Amino acid sequence: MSGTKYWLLKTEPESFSIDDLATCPEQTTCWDGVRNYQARNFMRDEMHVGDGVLFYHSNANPPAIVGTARVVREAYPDHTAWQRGDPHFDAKASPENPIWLMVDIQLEKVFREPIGLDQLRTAPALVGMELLRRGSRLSVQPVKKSEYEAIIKLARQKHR
DNA sequence: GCCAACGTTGGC
DNA sequence: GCCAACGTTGGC
Repeated sequence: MSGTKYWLLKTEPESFSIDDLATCPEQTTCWDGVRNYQARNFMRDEMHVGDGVLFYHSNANPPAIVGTARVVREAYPDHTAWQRGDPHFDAKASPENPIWLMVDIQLEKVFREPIGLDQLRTAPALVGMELLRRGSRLSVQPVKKSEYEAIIKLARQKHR
């Protein structure tokens, strides 16, 4: 599909891993808890059903891309923002003024072997990738089609 | 646990 | 609107 965009979503596997996603009903989950405006705006303005998602484990050993998913629902209010006691509670958010949004994603593929950060750094096709930029912290970041395809290719090679 | 990089907050 | 202080992220 032309117009398909590609994204990388970060998660700490201790809080939500790709294996957790695999056990969700329909292998689908809402991507709640994003509390960064730039990340939110990507979801709100540019993410569409069918977009490709690289699933990244941060604060992991090793940090790695561990699989792929698809966007199956476009941005809608993140209700956890006004749930008192939720780790991502935001007193300024409410059903009338949600502030924060989320999308739904569905698992596509769990890589048999994760592609670690160090391997990503050595791939010529990935030079300049946002994830590899020093100090990159965005939890929702755009990925070039060429980068996405290069990573799929790396995952396939690992299988041989 | 350290710390660099980055975002947010709030005084002025 | 500046910017210092503070909190968070995330690799190591």
